[in-house]
Amino acid sequence: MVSRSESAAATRRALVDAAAGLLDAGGPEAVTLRDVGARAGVSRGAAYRHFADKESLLTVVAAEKWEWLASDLHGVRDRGGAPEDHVRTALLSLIRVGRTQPHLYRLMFSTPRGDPDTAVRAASLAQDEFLAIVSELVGSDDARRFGALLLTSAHGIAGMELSGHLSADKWHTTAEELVDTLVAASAGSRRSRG
Amino acid sequence: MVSRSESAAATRRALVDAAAGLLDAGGPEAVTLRDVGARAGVSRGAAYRHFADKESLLTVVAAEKWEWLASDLHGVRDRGGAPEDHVRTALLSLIRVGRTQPHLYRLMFSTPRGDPDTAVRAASLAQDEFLAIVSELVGSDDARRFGALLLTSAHGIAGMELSGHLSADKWHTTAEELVDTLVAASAGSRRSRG
DNA sequence: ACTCTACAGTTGACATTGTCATCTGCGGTG
DNA sequence: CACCGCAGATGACAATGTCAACTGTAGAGT
Repeated sequence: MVSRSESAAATRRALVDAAAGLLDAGGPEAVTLRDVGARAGVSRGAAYRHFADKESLLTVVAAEKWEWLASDLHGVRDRGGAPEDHVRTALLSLIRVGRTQPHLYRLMFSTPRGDPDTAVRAASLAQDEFLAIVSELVGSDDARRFGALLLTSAHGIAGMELSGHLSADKWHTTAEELVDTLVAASAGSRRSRG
Repeated sequence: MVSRSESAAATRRALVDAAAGLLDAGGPEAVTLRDVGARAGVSRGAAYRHFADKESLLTVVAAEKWEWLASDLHGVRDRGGAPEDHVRTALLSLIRVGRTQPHLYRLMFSTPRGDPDTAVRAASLAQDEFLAIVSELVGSDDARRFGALLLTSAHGIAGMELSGHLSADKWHTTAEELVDTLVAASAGSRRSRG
C-alpha cells in the first residue's frame, strides 16, 4: 500500500516525465494536458492539483534539465584532462542538449513566465558550475568575463545550429570548430595578459 | 477606385503589418487570426486567401524583418568609421532587435516550418551583408570563420539577455562589453596571423 | 471501530482558436 | 449586358486550456 503523499508525488513525477517525453518526441504543440495526463495514467485535470497551469509544469521540466546540466558539468572537472579540455567539454555538453533535445533546449532558454524562481535558480546552478570550470582555465579574476563570453557564444552556436541558420554551405565551419576557436582564444588572452 | 489586385495587395500588407504589430505588442499568444483580421480591417478567414496558414503568415513577418536587417547592415559600410566600428555596429544592430522587439527576434530565429525558403532566403541575405562587413576587418580568407563566430556569439548574447540568463549580478558584464571583447579579439587574431 | 475532513483525481462545461466549406458581392472580361 | 472568378464573410467544427462541481478514500481524531 502506498501512502497518499507517496502516490501524489508519484503522479507529479509521472506528469513531469510525460510532459518532457511528449516535448522531446513531438515539440511544444504535442504537449497537451490531455496527452500528458494519458501518458501519466491520470486524466486531463489532474495536473492542476500539482501545478498552477501548463506553463508551470513546463517550467519544472526546464528546471530539471538545468539541474541535470549542472550535475553533468560538475562531473567534468572530476574526469582528467587539461582545463582547456574541460571548458571545451562543458560547452559541447550544452550544444549537445540542443542537438539531441532541441525542443527541450528551446524551453530552457525561453523567457521564464510560470514561476520564474524555479527555472532561474536551476539555471543559475548550472552557470555556477560552468563558472568554476572557466576559472580553472583563466583564473578567478577573469572567470566571469570569459565565462559570459564563452557561455553566450556556445548558446548562440547551439541556437543557430538548431534553427538552421548555421549552414555549413555558407559558413564553411562547424560548431566544434567554433568552440575550439573560442577556447583557444580565451586561453590565449589569459597568457597574453599575465 | 482601386483595382481588385491593388486592393488584395493592400489587404495582404495590412495582414502582415497587423500580425507584426500584435506580435510586438503582446507576444505570440496575442497573434490570433481573428485579431489580425480585425486590425487589418477584414474578417478572420481573410488571411487564408493570402497565406496557407497562420505559420506562413508569421514566416513572412520574420522574412521581412530579416530583409530590414539586411538593408540596415548594408547601410553600415556607407557611414564612416573603421572596420572595427562597422562590425561592432552590425552586431549591436542584431542585439538591438532582440532588445526592442524580443518576440519578433524570437520568431526570426525559430525553426522555419511554414515555407522554409521565404525565411531562409531573407536570413541568408542579411548574413551576406554581415559577411561583407567582417571581410573588411579580417580579410576575405578569414571572413567566414570569424563571421560565423561573431554572428553566433552576438545571437547568443541577444538570446541570453532576452531570456534573462545574462544577469549583470552573476556575470558582471554587459552585452556591449562582450561585443567589444569579441571584436577586439577578432581584430587581434587577424594581426597575429599576418 | 466509527466518523469526519482534506485532498487527489474525475468529469462536465465553456471560451478561445485554427481551419475549412460554403456563401456573397463585385471587378473585370467577353 | 451577362458571366465568371476571386476577395472576403460567415457558419461550423474539433482541439485545447481552464475551472467548477463532484467523488472516493487515506488518515486523523475520538
